[in-house]
Amino acid sequence: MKIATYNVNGVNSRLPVLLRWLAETAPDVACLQELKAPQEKFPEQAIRDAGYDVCWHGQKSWNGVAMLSKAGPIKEVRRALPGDPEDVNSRYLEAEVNGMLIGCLYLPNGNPAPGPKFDYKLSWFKRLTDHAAALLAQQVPVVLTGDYNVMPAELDVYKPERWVDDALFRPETRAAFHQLVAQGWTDAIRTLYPDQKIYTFWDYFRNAYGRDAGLRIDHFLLSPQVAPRLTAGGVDRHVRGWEKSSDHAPVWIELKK
DNA sequence: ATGTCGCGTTTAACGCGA
Repeated sequence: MKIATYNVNGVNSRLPVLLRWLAETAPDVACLQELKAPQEKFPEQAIRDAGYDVCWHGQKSWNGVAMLSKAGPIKEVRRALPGDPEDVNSRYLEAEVNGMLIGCLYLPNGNPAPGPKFDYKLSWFKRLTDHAAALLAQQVPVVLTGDYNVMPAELDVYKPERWVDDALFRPETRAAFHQLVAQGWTDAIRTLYPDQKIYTFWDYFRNAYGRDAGLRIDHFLLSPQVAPRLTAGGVDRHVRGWEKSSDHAPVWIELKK
């Protein structure tokens, strides 16, 4: 079973690229972030015509997450993280697919830091960590994937010294990620490639992709009931080079039965 | 400080978020 995550940065602008990538790589499940589309403007029919069941939580202008599956129907479990009913941002979608619990998340960027946006990032992180602990306690197969907006280590940044004050790399942010993983999750891509430079995002600015000035911020966390099934994973980095590409590339893992 | 996208509306010699 192949599961992918892709921050599309605008699902309607990205539709030709998204459909081309789905046809080329055929993930069983695809988690999308940054739809940037209201609920009623999601391209449902085009996704279904491509052979996928789909569930999405849109929002005007910003955020928005979706889950696509051709491995069986999607049974939605929740469309928000618990812990703050006031938080109306569409950043989390959780569903059961083919006997597995999958969380699709878009963690806040948090810049500029410090400031209220960074506080929101850390409080969202805390809610994610609390919810993740509850999921682990269920002792079932869980995959938490999406755009975490965190580079967990220096190896995940093309020039770490330039990023130490950024919300994606500040000590508080890295500590929050490590605290989450330390609950018992497996960072799938880093586990497969312990020493390699692997990026999932290249800024639109300054020819970042051409210079390979990238960041690793899209991640898969696997519960202990899934981790032993991990056989492969990678980044479809060539997709970042396509015309009208997102600033992220799709990332994927393969799980054996 | 800068650059480039996508979205929204003020339809731009724009504003915001990323």
